[in-house]
Amino acid sequence: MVGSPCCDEENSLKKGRWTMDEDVKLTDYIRGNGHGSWRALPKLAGRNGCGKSCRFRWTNYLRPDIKRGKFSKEEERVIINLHSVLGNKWSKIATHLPGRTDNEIKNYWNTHLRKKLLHMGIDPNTHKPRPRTDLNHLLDFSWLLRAAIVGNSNMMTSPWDNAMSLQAAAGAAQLAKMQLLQCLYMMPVTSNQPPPAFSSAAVSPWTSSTAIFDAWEKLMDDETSESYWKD
DNA sequence: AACCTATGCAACCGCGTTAGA
DNA sequence: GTCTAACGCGGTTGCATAGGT
Repeated sequence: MVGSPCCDEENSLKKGRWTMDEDVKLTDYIRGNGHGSWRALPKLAGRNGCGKSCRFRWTNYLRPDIKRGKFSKEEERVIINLHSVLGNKWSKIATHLPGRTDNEIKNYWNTHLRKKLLHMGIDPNTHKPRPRTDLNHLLDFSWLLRAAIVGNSNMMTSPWDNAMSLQAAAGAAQLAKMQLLQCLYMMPVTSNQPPPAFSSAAVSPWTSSTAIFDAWEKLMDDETSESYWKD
């Protein structure tokens, strides 16, 4: 199948960010006339650009029912849950989140949620615990070990040593919690019991990346959590 | 203050699907 | 049934900006 030729034949194709003026023109036109044919729309709406671009701008930013702003915890949970069931079907996922567009969800997933799951030790593609092949946890442990040694020794004389041992204790507790969560998470996954069937409407209880996400959110629901993600 | 790097988000591109001639 | 134009989706790119050096 040949890809859409769209309006590439036009050398004067307008690309790049939309200006306020162009947004107003496009919005006014669609409100007054409907979009009709997207291909014909650019000239009619006053932007000498691609119909695809107009459609994209309208469906993702100008539509009146678009909800802008930060995703709520509940929305995050829904996205993770649906992603574990549907995969990268962003438009399908978007139908469960009124006011959110597939593009917005996709971007949010790639920039925030993926990282969160990786930090939790969950593979964002399979939603299963991933084997830790990276060395970060070893670095974590070596740092904690060193700090713990300092903390337990009688040589802890400086305020720095004291602060470090306190941080180490907090870090060790956090790591222990993570490991506990991962163990709990892995138990049903690694058992011989087959996962129960589930309908697409009712999200599976076996999509437990959301369960661990919930537990994680509870644990990390303090001011340190925000900085933790930004390493 | 200037430069570099990382991050987030808006936008584009290519391909599959659909509808209609 | 076939062909083609148009639409819609998902992956990717590129720009703006914040933060770090």
